[in-house]
Amino acid sequence: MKSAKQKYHHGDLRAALLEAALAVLNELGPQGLSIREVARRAGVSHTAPYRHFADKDELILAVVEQGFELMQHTMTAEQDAAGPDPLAQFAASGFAYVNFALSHPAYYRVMFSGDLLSSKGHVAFQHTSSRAIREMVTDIKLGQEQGVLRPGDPVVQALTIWSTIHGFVSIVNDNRLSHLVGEDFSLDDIRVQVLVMIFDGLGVPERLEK
Amino acid sequence: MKSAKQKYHHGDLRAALLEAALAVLNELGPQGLSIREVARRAGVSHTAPYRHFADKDELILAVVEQGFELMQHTMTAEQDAAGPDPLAQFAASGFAYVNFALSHPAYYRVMFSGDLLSSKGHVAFQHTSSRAIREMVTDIKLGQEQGVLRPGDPVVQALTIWSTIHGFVSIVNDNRLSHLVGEDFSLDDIRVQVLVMIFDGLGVPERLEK
DNA sequence: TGTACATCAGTGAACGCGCGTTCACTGATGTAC
DNA sequence: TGTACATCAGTGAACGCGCGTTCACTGATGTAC
Repeated sequence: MKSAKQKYHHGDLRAALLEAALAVLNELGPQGLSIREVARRAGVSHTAPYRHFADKDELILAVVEQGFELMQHTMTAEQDAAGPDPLAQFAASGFAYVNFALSHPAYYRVMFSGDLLSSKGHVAFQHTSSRAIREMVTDIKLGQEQGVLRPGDPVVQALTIWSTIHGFVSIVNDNRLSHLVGEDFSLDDIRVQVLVMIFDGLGVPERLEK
Repeated sequence: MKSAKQKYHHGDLRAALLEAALAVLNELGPQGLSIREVARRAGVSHTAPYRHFADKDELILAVVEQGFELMQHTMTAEQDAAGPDPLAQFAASGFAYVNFALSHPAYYRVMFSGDLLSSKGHVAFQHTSSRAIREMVTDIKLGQEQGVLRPGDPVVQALTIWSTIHGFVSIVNDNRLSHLVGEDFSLDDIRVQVLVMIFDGLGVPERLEK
């Protein structure tokens, strides 16, 4: 943890604060994300963060930005590891999206809902997340151009796919799944089946087994 | 407003508080929902609500309960008004769901995410929302039994449909739609198209025009 | 290499804020006679 | 119908809390000579 990266007093407090923020989100949820709590976790005084972030909005925006970077990084990695088949790449990327969201529920929520931010911060938030989301939707459009999806308005198709995936992870993260399937379910099974359903519904050949 | 319902000092403060809570949610969002703010809107002192709710959790739970009642009421009404065709009823109910969510974004969010509640309150929340959600999913299962949906695991189908609808309204309510379709879109058009997409994907005959 | 100095990351006291909740109260209403 | 009383919905002062943010500071580090 306290590796060779230490350069000054603390070392790299900015990175440490973002790491602490992630821990806070995982343990306390979005409501628990405060400058004072993050500073506490990082082991510094509650005013230290102001050396690195002008205000709370800036801290949250940095968290969001880092979240999208991490998410896109893992999606790209999985996509590259999936081999040359465009459909397999598409599926791998989708799985990575779902896995990320299910692994970091509060992180995902802050990234996509932009709660917590003041109205001033919301402007910057729209900018940051807009770019990231459009990049992800590019994947879907790519799949459409390659002819793996049934014909139809590509925007509507992309929106439908994204809606289903986003809705699915939101339902799971809000503990709503048990209302539908009882307690003794396998999240892995359900996840695969829902993704297969999406692909089927869009007219993709039933090649997705994995 | 201040109709014949007035019975005592205020009349029906409990109902007035729930009404005020709805207004707060619409104007300030979930973060702005506090006992003090609700009391302010209702024109009473900030301790008056404690005559009707033991604590903040109870107030929120009452809001959630009222929200589900209102939602189910409108869904049932639209369903009944749709005539005898089961598919038309199914579609009408789905449209009502979407319309409710888009009309009351913060209301919908509190109902389905259960933010704001303490961990103690979450237990009661799961119970309240679980019943309501299962009733709504019954509609989907009904559609399946009537053979309007393609064969397949009904739970997975229900989950896919609900995921898509829930994801769609969440994306719209979080102002994420403009990232995909630009600013000059018709929400009505998009909404219809996405719902049609769901029905198409599930193998329902293309009878849905409305 | 050693010393003097400048820089600036992090400190800790202090501020005002809105919050949830308590508690003794008061005064409008319902009820018994 | 009129009066005395009990009830209890709503009041307002008070509490402790964690928060975001400011400000003068301090002391570890980097640098110039």
